[in-house]
Amino acid sequence: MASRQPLPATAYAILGLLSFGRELTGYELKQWADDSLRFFYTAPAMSQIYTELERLHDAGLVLDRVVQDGNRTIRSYRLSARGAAALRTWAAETRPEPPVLKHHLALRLFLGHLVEPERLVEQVRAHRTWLEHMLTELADVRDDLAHDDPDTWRYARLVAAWGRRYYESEAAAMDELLAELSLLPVSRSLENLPGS
Amino acid sequence: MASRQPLPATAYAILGLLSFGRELTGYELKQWADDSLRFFYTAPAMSQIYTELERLHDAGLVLDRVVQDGNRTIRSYRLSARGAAALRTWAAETRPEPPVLKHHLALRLFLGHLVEPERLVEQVRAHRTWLEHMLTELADVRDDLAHDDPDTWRYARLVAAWGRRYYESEAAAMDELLAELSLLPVSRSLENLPGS
DNA sequence: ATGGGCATGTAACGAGTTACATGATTTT
DNA sequence: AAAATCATGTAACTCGTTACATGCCCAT
Repeated sequence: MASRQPLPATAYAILGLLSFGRELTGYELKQWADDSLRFFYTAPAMSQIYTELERLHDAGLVLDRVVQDGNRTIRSYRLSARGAAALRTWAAETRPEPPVLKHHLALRLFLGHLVEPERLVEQVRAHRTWLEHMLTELADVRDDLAHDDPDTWRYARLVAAWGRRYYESEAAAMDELLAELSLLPVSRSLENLPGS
Repeated sequence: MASRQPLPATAYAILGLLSFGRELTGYELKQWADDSLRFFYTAPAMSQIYTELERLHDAGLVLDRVVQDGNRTIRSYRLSARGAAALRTWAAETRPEPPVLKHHLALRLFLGHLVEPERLVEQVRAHRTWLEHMLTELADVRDDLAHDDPDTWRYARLVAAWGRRYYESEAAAMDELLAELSLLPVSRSLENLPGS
């Protein structure tokens, strides 16, 4: 029990996963986060999930059930009534913050004058490959969602569709970038830095 | 002097800004970060810029110059030869990490069953408005870049072009999302949560 | 019997934030 | 005279990570 203070976004993400109605262990939550949140939100580390679950439990927003499975202890969590209320209030009444983007490749591009153009091209291509990888994994998710209850996973499917567009657009942007980079005249700015 | 250990990405971002050759104060770096990094990388807080500058100075990667301007002290920083070398090594030899995305709106969409559809639509629309705002600000940046030395800002212009596509694609995705949301049958899942 | 997956947790740490505190200079 | 901008910095804190530590269960 206690503290109505605003929780970290990750706490709401975990409550959100629990709002699908299943009773889950920390381990299972981590797996699910890796299969869903990962694509549009960072999947929290295992240890943070446990930390967050404890906090949520202390606040009375989740209920736990301790199962003595032979010799080891397994704790499963489910949403409490208060947790569901807090979650709904959060979802309805707080406005989503703007997305947080740390685009390391864009930073490299911004600082393109630091490397030979071929290096940059390599890095853009590597990023492109990564995007393709994400797209195939997303496709797997979409396949799974197609098999399951259409009502429950309605919004998950919308996010998956959004994600597909998102990553595809990024991949197309990388292709355009590669075209633009190939047109760039040889830079002389490498020599303008201190120490050369 | 000291420590060849890997610096946080933000330190390299600051070194990167200094690699454009100007001598800058912490305050000026913050302003510039807000006008550039902001669009593809989080602009660090003022206090962190000072922290990072001190770290970089201790490591001998930047040189400072203390100007006694009347009564107050102003510290300007410029890249040292070692800093330039460290920066170039980083840019050429370490591969950029995948982008970090925390898309709060996507999380809300994923948890769409928690709110009335109209709420969701409002939030998507608000996000769309924010994207438009970012686009107009980016357009201002592009105008500025068009006036300045084309050689120096070559890569900055590429990033700005990338950013424009990025935010435009997001805006288009929001429009598609709104269309899809309007087709969605009324959900009954609001009633399936604990406590209702 | 060994390796991988299931399962839980702690400790140390680091990046980055907000809030606080101060004061000069410039513009209105 | 007041407000905005320039300018620097500290303190407290929190989110979140990696590394560590443990041990069960199941398949090969």
